[in-house]
Amino acid sequence: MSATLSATDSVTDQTREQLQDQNLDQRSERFEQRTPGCSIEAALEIVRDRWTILILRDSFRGIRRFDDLRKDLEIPRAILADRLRSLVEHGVLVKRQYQQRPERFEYRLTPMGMELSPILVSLMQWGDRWLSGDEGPPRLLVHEPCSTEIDMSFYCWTCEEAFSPSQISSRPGGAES
Amino acid sequence: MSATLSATDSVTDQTREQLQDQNLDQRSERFEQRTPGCSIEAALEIVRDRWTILILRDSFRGIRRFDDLRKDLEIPRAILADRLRSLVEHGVLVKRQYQQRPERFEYRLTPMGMELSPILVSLMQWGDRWLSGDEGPPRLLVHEPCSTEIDMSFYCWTCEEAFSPSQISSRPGGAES
DNA sequence: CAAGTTGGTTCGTAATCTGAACTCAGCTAT
DNA sequence: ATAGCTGAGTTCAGATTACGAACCAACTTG
Repeated sequence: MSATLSATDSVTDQTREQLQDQNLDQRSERFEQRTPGCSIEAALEIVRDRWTILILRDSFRGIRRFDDLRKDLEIPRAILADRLRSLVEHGVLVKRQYQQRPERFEYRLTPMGMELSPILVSLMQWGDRWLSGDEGPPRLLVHEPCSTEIDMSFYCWTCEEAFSPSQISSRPGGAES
Repeated sequence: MSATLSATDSVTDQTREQLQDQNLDQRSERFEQRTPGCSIEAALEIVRDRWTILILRDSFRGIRRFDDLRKDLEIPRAILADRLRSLVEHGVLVKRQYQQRPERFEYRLTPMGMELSPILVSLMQWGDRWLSGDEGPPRLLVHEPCSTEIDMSFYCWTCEEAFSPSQISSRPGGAES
């Protein structure tokens, strides 16, 4: 209730299975052949633009219906419809009927969608740090059970220390479990 | 050398001071008045689109020159020029002359820019997990000194445990140190 | 002095976005 | 029963952006 980036219970196990299949299909249709081997590029194909990200932000906030999204974001209807379609096709959201007779639908995050949260959180924290005025960040995120503030800096479990982005390096990865 | 998301030494202390001022100016000019109180929206004003993010990815990889960026991304010149201008204006990159007579410039990440890395890393890890084929992620990121793989899941220092996005909640924040 | 490199700008066209109006199904109050 | 409302879209014309190709400028190299 008090949550802005809230719990948003996800999706049933039935739909979860459907999603797995769906994802596999799309991988072969849209990616496998033309992904240039960069996961950032692949992710950007789905997280397309500003509107898409704002829709996802609202989804995390618990806004689920077409008209609520439209009002909150002041997004043109056509674009909202298009982005929702795209997110559903990619398996990030599911379209669910929440009442029949007037048929009405809502859009919910799938597990795949829920896992986009680190992207939103790091966008928010960067904005907090570098763009918020002198009164500090507009909202802060906490671990619900204990109210500890979340920070997304890098931590190494081997060295047991936080480290800066300059200590990141990369290696090819191809075969794994 | 082996690094893709590499060390990329940032910027001198002189320029660092200039940047601080620069940022303050822009905050008052462009944001303070019209930021709708959401740091995600504010961040998206700078991290505008696909191209911007790909330019940043390449910057982390150590690609610094106009033509190298253009060749690597296959981005139209006009757009590259525009995005670089915008990133410099916002203080994410600095334009530095690396030789005079032919005047030549390079674009480097500022500290503000370096701190965008969690966004890129979480985009990459989401792509790795949900979009990479059966041979697994194309590349993986490690903590350079010890080669431990990086993962960006949430961890609570009070509860001493990792937790899922569903346990995130938010509180208003306004006055702080 | 011709060609090449780097870092752009300037076009005309193509694709996208946008806001306003329209649809359609069912509900609600008179 | 009919006028009006709600939710979830679609359609369409005009404004913005994106794109690719050509051009420019300042030097360097052959």
